[in-house]
Amino acid sequence: MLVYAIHGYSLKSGFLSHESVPTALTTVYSKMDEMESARKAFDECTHKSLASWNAMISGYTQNGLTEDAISLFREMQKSEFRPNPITITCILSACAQLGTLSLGKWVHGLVRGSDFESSIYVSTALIGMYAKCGSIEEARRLFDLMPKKNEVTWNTMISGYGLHGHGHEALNIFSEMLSSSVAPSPVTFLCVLYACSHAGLVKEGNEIFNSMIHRYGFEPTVKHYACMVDILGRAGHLQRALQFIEAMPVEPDPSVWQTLLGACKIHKDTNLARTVSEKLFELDPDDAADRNYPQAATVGQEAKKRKLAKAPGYTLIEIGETPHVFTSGDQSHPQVKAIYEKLEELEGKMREAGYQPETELALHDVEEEERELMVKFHSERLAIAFGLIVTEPGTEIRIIKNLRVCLDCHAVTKLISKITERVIVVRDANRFHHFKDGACSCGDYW
DNA sequence: GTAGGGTTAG
Repeated sequence: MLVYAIHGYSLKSGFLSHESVPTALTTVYSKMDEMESARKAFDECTHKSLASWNAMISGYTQNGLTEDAISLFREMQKSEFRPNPITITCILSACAQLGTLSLGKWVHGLVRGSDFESSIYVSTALIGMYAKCGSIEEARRLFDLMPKKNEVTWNTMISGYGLHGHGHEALNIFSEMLSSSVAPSPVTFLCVLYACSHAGLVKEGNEIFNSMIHRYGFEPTVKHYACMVDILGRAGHLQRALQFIEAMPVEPDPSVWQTLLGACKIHKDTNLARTVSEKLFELDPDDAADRNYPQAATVGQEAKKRKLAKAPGYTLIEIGETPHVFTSGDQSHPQVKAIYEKLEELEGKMREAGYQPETELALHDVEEEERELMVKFHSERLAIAFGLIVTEPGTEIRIIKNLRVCLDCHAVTKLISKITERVIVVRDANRFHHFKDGACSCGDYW
C-alpha cells in the first residue's frame, strides 16, 4: 500500500515532525480501518495540534469505536487544547451512535449558549444526536430553530423520523424540503425510502422512487433498490419484492437478497426463505454460512463455527446517568439473582396469558429446549428486568441494543409492557420500538 | 486557488 511507503518516506525525511503530516496519516489509516496505526501516528506526533486530536477522535467515531472517541475526548479536555466546533461535531456523532441521552445532553451542555451552536455542523449533529438517543421532539425543536439548513440537516431530520417509525412526519419534512432552496440528493431519497419502509408506506415509497428517477433524474443505486425491496417485503408483498429484484437493471448484491430474507423471516415464508438463502449462498458462500441459514445443510458445521465470530450482542440501560451493560445470559451483574427471578416471574405471567416462545426461523440445527433457553436470556430481557426492578412503577424504560431485536424478544417485550403497565422504548441496530400496552409502535413492521 | 480535523444513508 502506498500509504506505508509514504509513511516510511516521511519518517526518513523527517516530515513526521511537520505540523500536518502525522495528522494526515492518522486520517488515512482511520479511513483504511487500521486504527492501531492511526493511534500510533497520533501518539508519536510530537507537535500535536487541535487538528491532530480532531483527526483521531473523528477516526474513532467513523469506525464505530464510540467509547474510544469519548475517552479520547475526555483526555483532550485535560490537555492544553480546547474543543472547537469540529471536535463537538465528531463527539456528538459518537454520542448518537452510542445512544445514551445523558451523555449527549452533557455535550450539548458544553456548547449551549456558545457561538458553536450557530455552526450548521454542530446543530445538525445535535439533531442527529437527539433523534438517535430517543428524543425526536427535541430534535425537531432544534431543527425548527435553525435559521439556515443544509441538505444534511434535512436528511438528518427525515431519517430521525424514519428511525422512530414516523413516516408521515418524514414525508412532511421531505415536502417542506422540496419547497425550500435546498435540493434533495440521492441520499435524501434513501432517507425518505427508509422512513417509508419502517412505517409501511408502500404506495408513497413507490411514488417517491419513481419521482426520484423521472422528476429528479437520479439513477437509483443498489441501495435504493434494497430500500424498495425492504418497503415491499416488510409490508408482506414478498412476491412483488422478488419480482422487483428480478427486474432490477443493476445486479442485485447480497444486501438486496439479505433484505428480502429479513422480510421472509418477519412474514414466516419458509419456502421463499430457502430460495433466497440458496441465492445468497451462490453469491457469497462465506457470508451465507455466517447468517446460519441452515437449509444449506452442507454448511451447517461451518455455520456453527462462524457463529462464534459474530459481534456479541449487548444491551445498555441508563439508570440516572449510570450505564449498565448486559450480554446474553449475563451472570456478572451484582443484582443477577433478582434479575433472573424477575424474568421467571414475568414468564409465568406470560405463559398464563398464552405465550409460547417463538424461536428463530434461523436456528434449525439447535434442539428446541436449547433454543428456548437461548432467547430466554437475551441481553435485552436482562436489561428490561433490571429496569423493572430498580425504577419506580410507571416509569418509562429505555434500552439500547447493538443488534436487531429478535422476533421472540419483540413479542415478549410487547407482553411485558402490558403486564407491567410500562412504556418500554428499545433502540435496536435499526430503529426505535415504543412498546406500550401490548403493542409496538413499529406495527410489527420492524 | 494557501496544508492537517466535521454533520446524513449503509
